[in-house]
Formats: sequence, structure tokens, C-alpha cells
Amino acid sequence: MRVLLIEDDESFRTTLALALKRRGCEVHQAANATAAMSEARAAQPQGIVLDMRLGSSNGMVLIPELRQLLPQVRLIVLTGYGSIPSALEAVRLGADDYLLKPASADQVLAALEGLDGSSARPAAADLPSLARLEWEHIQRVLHDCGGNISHAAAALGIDRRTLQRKLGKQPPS
Amino acid sequence: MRVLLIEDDESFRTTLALALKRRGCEVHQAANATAAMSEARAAQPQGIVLDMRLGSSNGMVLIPELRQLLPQVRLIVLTGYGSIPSALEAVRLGADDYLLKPASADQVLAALEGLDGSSARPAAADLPSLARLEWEHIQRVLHDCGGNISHAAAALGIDRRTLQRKLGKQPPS
DNA sequence: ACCTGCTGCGGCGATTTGCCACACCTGTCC
DNA sequence: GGACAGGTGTGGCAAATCGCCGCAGCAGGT
Repeated sequence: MRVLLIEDDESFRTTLALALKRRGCEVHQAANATAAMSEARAAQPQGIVLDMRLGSSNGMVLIPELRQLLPQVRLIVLTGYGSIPSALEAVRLGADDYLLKPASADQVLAALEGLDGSSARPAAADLPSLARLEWEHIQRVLHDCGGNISHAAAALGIDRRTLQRKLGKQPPS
Repeated sequence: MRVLLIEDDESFRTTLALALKRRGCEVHQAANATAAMSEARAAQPQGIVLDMRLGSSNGMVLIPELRQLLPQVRLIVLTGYGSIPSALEAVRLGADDYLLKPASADQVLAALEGLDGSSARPAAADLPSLARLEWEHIQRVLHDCGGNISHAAAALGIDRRTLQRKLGKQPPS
């Protein structure tokens, strides 16, 4: 499978690219929006892995452009700080799946191949942990507050310092 | 708008129904899967609010049936313990939007009318505090575990002793 | 009687939180 | 320019909380 990796973090991108190559993919890479579009035009990939945070710009805006350019492409969004509204927005814009970092190369490949992780899951009794729920809610409120940490902390009823400390940690699995 | 409310929790369903009626909706209600399907056939609603947890059965399986029965219906999933994979699965199965409890009647109505909540939501929304959300989720999981504190603590990913201490305190306002 | 599982409670160290302070930056207003 | 307000990042420190241990009691099944 010919895959385009759009990700600004160099180390993460190269390691993921290597892992995908080892699994038999032809991997093209791009580190920003303009490179991504030109590379997509040139390489005509069957699969795309798109990071949501591309430096200053938002990867979300690339989804419709990529979808229009390559209607048949398998488009996977990969993000470190995800939330349910942002996941829904991504699929509304044309993404096929939405993964959270850290995601294993196997997970990414499974998503690229369209093996639905959700269909394989028995979908029974997997209640989210308290930490996970807290993380999702924080992301939701933070998004609602336009990224304003002080306002989000006030809305959440916690200290601004505490919110900052929570944001500085990894999302719970 | 003619709305069908599928929700097993009686108190939550009636309050939401009242709130929607007050906002000019014609509200039909169902508390289980079979009642939901027959009511959907009879009332031909334009909007459906579907709870994921319908007693023992999973509300997820109803989505394709409802979608097949009413292709044009606006189908909203409302769930207490949401996660990104389950949200994606719901929209893949045919849901239009996915809300988390506690959701205000205004949020539900906005979702039913197709106003994209993620973009149209006013920043000054009455978001629940972290403590309140935590308390609600604990109550829900504890109920799902049949009141078994040890199992609920394991599902929540916290220590049993911590759960007991949290339960010993007053619910946040 | 025996074992298993759940519950309630106490204690202790490690972690987290709330609350202060301070410095830095970016706008805005006079 | 200078003052000012609002947002952000960082540090420190006491207090609260959490995780983990133990123990005892009590129900249910063998």
C-alpha cells in the first residue's frame, strides 16, 4: 500500500514511516500543509495518515482538500489530544478513522486497511476509566473555551495550575 | 418537530421530554428496544434521541434498524459514558450526532436541528464541573456494576478504598 | 467448618491539589 | 512611550487526596 504520512514531529514521523515500510508499505512523508498537498498530488497514495497539529496550522482544514483531491483515499487522522467532538468533526469532514497517540504501527496499519477496530470489539462492558473520562471532558471544555486555559479551568471548577499540570501529562490509555 | 425519545431511565427521560415539549416539540417516548421500533413505525418522527444503555441490550444495535426504517430521520445518540471509538462506531452505523450526558435540553435540540454543536456552541455554556462529571460517572458505573463497589472501582481504574472515600462525601452541586 | 468474595475502616508514604508568588508576552488605552 | 489588563509558564509549599497495605466482620457456597 502507498501511504502518505503528514506529521510535523520529525522523530515520530520517521519511526512510524520505518515501521510501515517494514510492513510492506511504500511511504511518502510531508511535514507541513503545502508539502502534504503537493506530495498527495504527486504520489497519489491509497492511504493517508494525518496529524491534527501541524505546527501552527490545524490539520483539520486539510481533510476536505485531501478528500477532494483523492476521493478514494483511506484517510486516517492521528492526534495526540483528541476528543469526541473533534473526532466527529473529522469524520464529518471526510476522515475515515481517528486514532489517538500513542498508537502502535499495527493500529495505524489496521486503520489504513479499513479493518474496523470497532467491529472486532465485542462492544460490551468497556466502561471508560475515570482518568479517561476526565481527559475527554477536559479536552471538550478546553475546545469550547477556544483553548483559553484560564477560562477552561474556571469552567471545570479546578485551579488553573492544576489544569496546566494535567495537560502536561500523557492521555490515559 | 416530532421527536422520539428512547431512554430507559424514567426520570431522565421525563425531564428531557418535558424540556423538549416546552421548546415546541411533539415528544414520543420508549423505554426499551421493542417499544422503540414500534413507536418509530407508528409516530414516524423526524428526530430520534437514543440512549446507548437500554437495560441489558445495547442501543447501538438499534441504529441501523432505525436508519433503515426512517432514512430521513435525524438520529442523535445520547450516552453517559462515551468514548471516541464508540462515537465513531455510532456515526458509522448511521447516527448523525453523539452527545454525552449530562447534556442540556438546548444541546439536544441543537443536535436534533442539525446545528453543529462543535462549532455553534456558545462558549459561555453551562459545562459541568469536573467534580460533578466525576460524581455522575461514578454513580452510573456503580449502578452498572449492580452496586458492587469492588468491581466498579476496577472498572473506573481507581482503588477500592478511594471509591469508598469518594462515595462517603457529598455530591457536588 | 472451610473457603471465597465483598465491605468498612485505619494507617502511612507518595502523589496531587490549591494557592500563593513572580516573570514574560501581547494587546489596548491614555 | 508608559501604564495597564489578561493570558501563560514556572516554582514553592502546606494540605488534601490517592494508592496500597493490613485487619475484622459477614454473607454465601463446598
